[in-house]
Order: sequence, then structure tokens, then C-alpha cells
Amino acid sequence: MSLKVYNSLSRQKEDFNPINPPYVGMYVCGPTVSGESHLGHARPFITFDIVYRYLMHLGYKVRYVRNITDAGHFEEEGRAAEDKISSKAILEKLEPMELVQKYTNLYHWAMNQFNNLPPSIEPTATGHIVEQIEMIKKIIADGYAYEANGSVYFNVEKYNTDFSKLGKPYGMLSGRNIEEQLDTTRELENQDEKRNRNDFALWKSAPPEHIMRWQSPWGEGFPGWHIECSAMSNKYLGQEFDIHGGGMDLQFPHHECEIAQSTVCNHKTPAHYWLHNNMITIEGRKMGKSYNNVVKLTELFSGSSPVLTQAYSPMTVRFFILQSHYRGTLDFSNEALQASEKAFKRLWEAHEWFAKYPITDHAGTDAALDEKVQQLVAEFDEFMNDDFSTAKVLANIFDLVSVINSIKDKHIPETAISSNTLRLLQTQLKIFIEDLFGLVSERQGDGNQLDGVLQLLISIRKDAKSKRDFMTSDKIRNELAALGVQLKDEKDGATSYTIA
RNA sequence: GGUCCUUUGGCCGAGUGGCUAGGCAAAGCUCUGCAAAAGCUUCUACAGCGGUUCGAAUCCGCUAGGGACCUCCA
Repeated sequence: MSLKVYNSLSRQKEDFNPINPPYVGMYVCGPTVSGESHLGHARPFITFDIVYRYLMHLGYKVRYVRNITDAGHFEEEGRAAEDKISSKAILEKLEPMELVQKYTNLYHWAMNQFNNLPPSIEPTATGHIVEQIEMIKKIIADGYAYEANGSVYFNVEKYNTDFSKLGKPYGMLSGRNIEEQLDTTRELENQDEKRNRNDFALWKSAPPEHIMRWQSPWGEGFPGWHIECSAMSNKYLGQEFDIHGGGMDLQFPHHECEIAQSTVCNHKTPAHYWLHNNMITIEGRKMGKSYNNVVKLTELFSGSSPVLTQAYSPMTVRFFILQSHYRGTLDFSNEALQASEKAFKRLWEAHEWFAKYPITDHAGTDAALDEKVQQLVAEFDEFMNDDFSTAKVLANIFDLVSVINSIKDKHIPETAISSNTLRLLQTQLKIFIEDLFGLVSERQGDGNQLDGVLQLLISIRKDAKSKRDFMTSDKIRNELAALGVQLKDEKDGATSYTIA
């Protein structure tokens, strides 16, 4: 059974066959670090983290390249105006790299909170100005770009005419017909420099107040919005590579432009498989700056956004995202997040208990149950191979959580299921929950000292209970609960605790 | 205006022709000093209308609602 992925280019699920197995090259569009990451940004990075982890699980050697866009317009609220006053001392002026550093750090912090694996290479746009200029030169030399007032534009019409003959029209990824577009595109600034409305900038001449600028054959300026991904994917993954990922909103024009640029330079469509995650919505609308409905990740984790009734942990969010398919929209609401929070807790507690469960050799007494467990486990791979259906895997895992809890509470004897099946379950749950889904324990603060104190309180409470002194035992339990420590009397007489 | 997508139970969300999705919430029971947790049971939906079919949430058409992209955007 092999992996199938939905390819936006062909609009269907295809067998995944890398160009040069066991190697796989994957490029994912990273963030623009001119502001703080929000919940919407979490989706692609968690989605492609799962893709990355699963490809490695299948034995591929993956080079995962995810860029950081740190070139362009960089302004911080309240500081933008100051910057234009040239007489300011250097430390008072807006230094773009300071912003880049600040938001890059925050972004890395958030990725870490989500337990996303770092990519193999994380190139920056500003670190690849030379490569971008070289690529632009090549596009001009081939006749597909022209200069105007120190800016360079890609000639979309010429590209479309020439490459349509080769079956690669502009718009092939997003399913757009460029001829139809001409009358529907809105009026933009600097249209006069362009020969055609569909043309896009490869290099922009920098006006005097623009603080990020580089020397180029066309004068001082900065690269266009699409060229960096072409230049960096080409450099680190080659002219042709396996997977290109990103959010659906990047399909047009960003990815379309990437295809055009790379195709001119290399005469090849850069990526074989284009994977796009769908958007996170809030009350049915896409989360985005223009809608004024963003929930920043720092607000999400601290609960400080006005739309949040409480804080949600990184694992709750990760679990929430995994419960849906990456190609569908996912609607955010407090109710939905709270459901995920509880569900994740239940899943994790069962997994944590079962992972340490000592299994002794025995045959199973309940063949039907044994078979059901095996079936549920076997389907993990099947579902993941079907375009990364994490939601279905989780549904199966919850069926298994019931089985595990039944064993824990002795509603089902351990011997019902054969030790071989139990061991398989143990192994596979660890692989899928921890290694592939990247879920981790959220328990914090259970250092040795704290644990010792709690064990002491539990022991005092147990003595009180045995003397039927429920006043004392309830006082301990209730006051600990008020402090966020919840005690739980287990079936075997022991008491466990969880810290909120 | 153009292109495309979508509409699943109180909420979130899988699912593309016949078989229980799953989670959360709610109700009952079991367990229990009480509580929490857990287990079992119940709630069995597919926007509306029409068509295709032995059979449709799933395919087709129409109607209505919602959304995305066309502009920086994950």
C-alpha cells in the first residue's frame, strides 16, 4: 500500500513517486516576519510537519526547506513615520533587521511550542539576493522580462503564449484562464510601468524612503514577492523537486508566478506535487489581517484575545488541527477548542498509562476483540497513506482508548487480548501519537520536590480516608483542586494527580 | 463582475453509491463515603426541490445560504 497525495496541479490524488528515491525534496512557503504569527499560520506548519514526519516514517530521506521572508516593506506600528526623518540618530531609527529578528524569534518560539520539527534548511530572502538577481538576469536574457524605471517585470502574456504551446499556460495550477482575467483584475499602483496588468514584479526600484535596498544591475531596489521562493527552491532542491507546499491562498498568484519563473529558467515545472492546506476560519470567515479577526499565537496561549474565553495550549491547537483534514477549512470557536482540549487530555492519559503497562506473555481469550484491535491499528497506515487522513487515525485511536481504559478499569481482563497484539498496540500508539503526530505531554512542574509534597498529602489523605475522616480528606482534595491540582482515586486504591 | 469551492446531528468534524466515523455537550446506568475519572447505553444527521439508480449524505440539475481567490496574505 503506497502513499497517495492530492496534487493541486492535477486536481486529483496521485501515487507519490519521488524523482530520486529514497530522497525527497520538499519546499514550503514560510512566514513573512514583519509581524506576529497568528492561529492561521499554525495550520500549514503543523500540516507540513506531519507530512515531513510521515515521509521520514516511510523511510524517505527528506530535505525540508522552509523559507523566511525577511525582505520587503518593514514597518512597525507607530515607528514607520519616524524612520523617514533622516536626522534621527541611528539607534532611534527603525532598523528592519531588528524587526526581522524579533519576529523570527517569536516564530521559532511558536514552532517549538507546537513541537514542529525544524526544517532541514531555513533560508532567508535577504541571504539570497545574489541568487535572485541571477535568476532575474536569466529571465530577461530569455526575453520574458523587461525593465521599466529601474524595476523589472515578468511578461506574463509572452510567457503564456509561448508555454501554452507546451501545455504549460500561465494559470495551470490555479485553473485560471489569463485571457479572461484581463478585464477583471483591479486597478493597482504603478500600472503604467507594466505593459500588461498580469505582469508581476521581479525587482522593484526602491523609493528614497524605502529602508531595505540592494544594488542590482537595474539600480538600487529590492526583490519582487515571488522570486525568492523560486531562487531558493532551485538552489537547495534543484530544478525539479518533489513537493511544494503552502496555504491555499498562495496558489494564485504566488505559486503560479513561481512556476512561470522557474519554467523560464529551467524549462521544467519545478515541483511535481503541489500540496495546499486550507484556511482556518473564525465564524466562517478566513482569519486574516484584512478581516480584523486574527488571534495571535501569544494571545492564544495566554488567553488574552477578546474572542477567547480561556487560554488554549499548543497541544490543544495541534490536536484541533489534526482532527480535521488539511484540505478542508477548519472553523475556530471556543466550543471547538474546548472539545479538543478535553479530548486530547483523555487520549493522552490513556496513552501515558498504557505505554508503561507491563505486558506478560499470554494468548488472547477474546478473538473478536483481538482482531478488532489489530484491524484498528492496521488502518493507521492505510489512512495516512490516503492523503494524510489524520482525523481518521484519531477516530481509530479513540476506539482504542476505550479498550485501554476498559483494561485499566478491569472491565476487560488483560488476557482478553493476546500479548502480541497488546505489544503491537503499544508500539504503534507511540509511533503515531508521539513520533508522527508530534503530540507531547503537557504536564509541567512535576519536579521531584513537588511530587514528594503531593505524595505526602496523598498519603495523609489516605490515612484520613481509612479512618473515615472525610472532613480532612475532602479538605486536602478540594484545596488542592483550588490550586489546580486534581486528585483522582483509581480503582486499585492508589491516587493519582494532574496539574492543570 | 469572473473563476472555484462549500452546506453533515446542540457544537466541531470524518466520510464520495449499499456497511457504527470520532470528539465535545446532554440524559440514564455501573463503579464510588462523596467527587473526579472511567465503562456501558441513549441521542443515528447529511440545506431544499427534482432526477439517475435495485439502492444516494455520496452522482446530475435547479433553488437558497455561506466562503475562497481575482490585492499583501498560511
